[in-house]
Amino acid sequence: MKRGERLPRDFYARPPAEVAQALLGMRLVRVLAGERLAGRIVEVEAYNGEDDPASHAARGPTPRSQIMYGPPGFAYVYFIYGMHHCLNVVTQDEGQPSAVLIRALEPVEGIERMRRIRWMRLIRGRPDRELTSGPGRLCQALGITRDQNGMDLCDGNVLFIEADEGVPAGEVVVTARIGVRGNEWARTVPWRFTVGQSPFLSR
DNA sequence: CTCTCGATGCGCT
DNA sequence: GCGCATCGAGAGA
Repeated sequence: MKRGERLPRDFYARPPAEVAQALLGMRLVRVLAGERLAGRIVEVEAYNGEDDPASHAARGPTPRSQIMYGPPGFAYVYFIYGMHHCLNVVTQDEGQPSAVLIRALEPVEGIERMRRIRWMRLIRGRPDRELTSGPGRLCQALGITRDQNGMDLCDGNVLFIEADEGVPAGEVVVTARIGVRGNEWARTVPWRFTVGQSPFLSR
């Protein structure tokens, strides 16, 4: 897998924690009105199957979680708190509902456009580190909404992930997931992976 | 910097 | 009707 090549479906056909860690350092690309908006993935979380109380698949298949039950390499975008979107990539084989939530990016391409999308209605003067440092923020910066739900990341020219320099294992920091409300296990399982030194992490 | 709180729409019981 | 894989404003230190 060379730099700039699109990640193949095989990449996603693994357990979500494994895919999550492997996604660090890869480049998420969104083509909006012909322009590439892209960032280096620096924070992700794994959500694994019906046994994970924090997963949207925890109570079996529903219209919303259906996409998680499908084949790997597809986008799962959901709407939350009445105003934000979150982007996931579906992992593992069909029938095994799991996904990786993209939580933060380091902006790389189309930064000026991201600033305009994020802050056209807000008071100016916010630092670039707030551009894509959070699941809702990055979706807004890249113009990702439910319109992108179900898109095939392995075949299409709107939303995809390219191979890039990975992250050395020594730079990866593993913690509990952020913002999950479930039981003790769900709140403490170490399924959040970050590039430790990055100033572009959430919270 | 830290903490608290309200916004706001929808998926699901 | 309840609760949510969040964000930004505002207050205080």
